[in-house]
Amino acid sequence: MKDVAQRAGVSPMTVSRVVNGEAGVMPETAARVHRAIRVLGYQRDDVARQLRRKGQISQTVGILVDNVADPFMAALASAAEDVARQQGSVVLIGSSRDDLHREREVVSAFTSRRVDGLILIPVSGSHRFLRNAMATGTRVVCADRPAAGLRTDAVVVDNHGAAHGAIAHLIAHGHRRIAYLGDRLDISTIEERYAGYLAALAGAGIPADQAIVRHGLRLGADAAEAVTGMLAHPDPPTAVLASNGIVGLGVRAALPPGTALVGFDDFHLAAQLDPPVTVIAQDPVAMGSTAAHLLFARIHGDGSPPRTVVLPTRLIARGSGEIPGPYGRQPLV
Amino acid sequence: MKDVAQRAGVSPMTVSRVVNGEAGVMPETAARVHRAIRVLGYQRDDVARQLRRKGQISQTVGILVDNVADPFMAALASAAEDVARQQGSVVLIGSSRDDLHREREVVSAFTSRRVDGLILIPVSGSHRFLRNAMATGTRVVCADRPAAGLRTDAVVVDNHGAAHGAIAHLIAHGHRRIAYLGDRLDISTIEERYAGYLAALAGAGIPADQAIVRHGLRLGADAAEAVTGMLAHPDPPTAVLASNGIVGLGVRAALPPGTALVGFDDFHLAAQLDPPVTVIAQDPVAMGSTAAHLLFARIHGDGSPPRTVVLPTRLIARGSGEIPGPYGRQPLV
DNA sequence: CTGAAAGCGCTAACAG
DNA sequence: CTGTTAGCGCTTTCAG
Repeated sequence: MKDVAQRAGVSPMTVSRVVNGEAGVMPETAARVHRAIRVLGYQRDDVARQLRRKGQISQTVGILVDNVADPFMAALASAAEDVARQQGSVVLIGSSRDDLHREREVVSAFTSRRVDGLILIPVSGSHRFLRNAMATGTRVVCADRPAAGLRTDAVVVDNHGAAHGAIAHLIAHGHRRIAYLGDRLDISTIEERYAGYLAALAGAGIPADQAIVRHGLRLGADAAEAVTGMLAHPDPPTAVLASNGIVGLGVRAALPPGTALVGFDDFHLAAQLDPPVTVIAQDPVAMGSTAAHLLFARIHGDGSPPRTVVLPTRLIARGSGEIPGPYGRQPLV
Repeated sequence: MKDVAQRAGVSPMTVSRVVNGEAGVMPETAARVHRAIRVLGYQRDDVARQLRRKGQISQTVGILVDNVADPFMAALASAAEDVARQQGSVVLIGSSRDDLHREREVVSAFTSRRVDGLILIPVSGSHRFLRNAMATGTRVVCADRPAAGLRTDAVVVDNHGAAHGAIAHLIAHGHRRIAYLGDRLDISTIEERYAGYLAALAGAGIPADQAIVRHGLRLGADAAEAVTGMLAHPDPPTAVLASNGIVGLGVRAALPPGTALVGFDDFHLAAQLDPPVTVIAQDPVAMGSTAAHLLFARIHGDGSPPRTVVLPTRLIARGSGEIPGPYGRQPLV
């Protein structure tokens, strides 16, 4: 910058003004500065800039997902990145891999770089450690699920209601023996979905049977094995609810035709399988962009109490969830 | 930091040493400092640190993909992020959306934040503008395709050979009338694939016919429409090569059974469709981690001439590419 | 409209 | 083993 100033015959302060497009520099002076910048290939150093401009925003936000490679998270992150770009900010990204310790490390690496805010898909466990960062001005918005032990904005869906609706849908199509196959119950979204499953059964007067309930499924293969085991039961399920995408795919691969299936999370080609798969779809793009908009509102000074935005889900009936059960069509509960 | 020093009864320099885990501080002094850090909730300011430590690495790298939401790119970025984390670096991510202007903006936002290096999926067009950044120490590694006008490390696949192999495969299964459906020809990987297609036909003495060649397909629907048009031709193709994943999916949706299909890029559920889809698979995880390893080698001082790493592709025969053609089984060309 | 002085929080280099 | 001094590149503040 000093070099540019010298070459343009002005002070560094004038260069600064030109670089940042501030008003009140004579057009001719500005032109001289621009020329010097071009010749010398000067680029503003945002690290030094940030240091001096204390309290101002750094135009950097962090996104912490559990796994960037997961299509849902990738879509969410991409939507958030779009908003950030519109706002002139860049995005630091990290994967927690469902590990609180790792999440904490990444958050710390982000905050020490003075991010203005964080979009967080929180893993399970207490997030008290974020209090410090929030107290010192880092804004936090949670997506997909709220962070335990922390009051923040959050963008979620009604998991309980969505699961309840899916079970009601299966009951209406004549099923009463409905299995639940699920991921780890300590993930709050999964817990809510399971609770919705139980509530819907209870509401219809159908007893829950642990023989056709499985938790902790992480891999498609595990889910396939679990459902195969259930089908060997003397009183096998005629329909299955899968708690999320991975489990749904695993179940589908092992499911004989004639058994109904509704799964959480839509996926590419769901409509092209045989039978086409009925799913409860979320909108990751809406989730990411909503979270980002909330975050930037906070960064720009919104000091209202934390909000929770509940995004809608859609039951997309494609066939697998409409396979008739043994009790015939029922009125919707 | 001054506050911590005061509270621990030491100088800021000692705090710095403790914070950075440098040797040569009395354990007892260090303990006092640690206590003060905990009480005050102090966290190192990496912005100030970076400013002072000029010439040292910032432990920040940038990844620029065309679209984070694309599963191939998401897998690549995720693998690169893993490597970065092992190296103690954080990752800035951005999407170019195939727009050179936007790519340039994002690169500039990254370099002004002093990234140590960049993993780049370059869009088409000249990348001379990166010369400056490279001259001032920013390392650049390209993935998927090289950057025009720039000598950098690159991690690619043999697109020409892979397309050639796919066509040879179709010819060996009795096809001679083979259509090509492709994305924009100005994308270098796509151009290479098309060249491989032409070369394989020429090698087998089959004339290329522009009536069954289409370029510039960006959407699945466009690809579907294009292939439908070709099938209405008086001499319709008996087999199709799709230049990439999107095109392949579009083609598949519109293709009558009996027409063979080989597509670039593997996808989830390819094996579960009917017929299962034969693809030329790349390994995005290997590409991302190889690119990251090359990048960090450069960051750590590797000054050898730029290298291009060619990763293997695999033709995964699942059925759609083995549908027999009218000429019966042929020896492989 | 432009410039001079000071300092953001940290660490390199050098003393003790 | 610990401290002092200086300065990274920029911008805030105040003066012309």
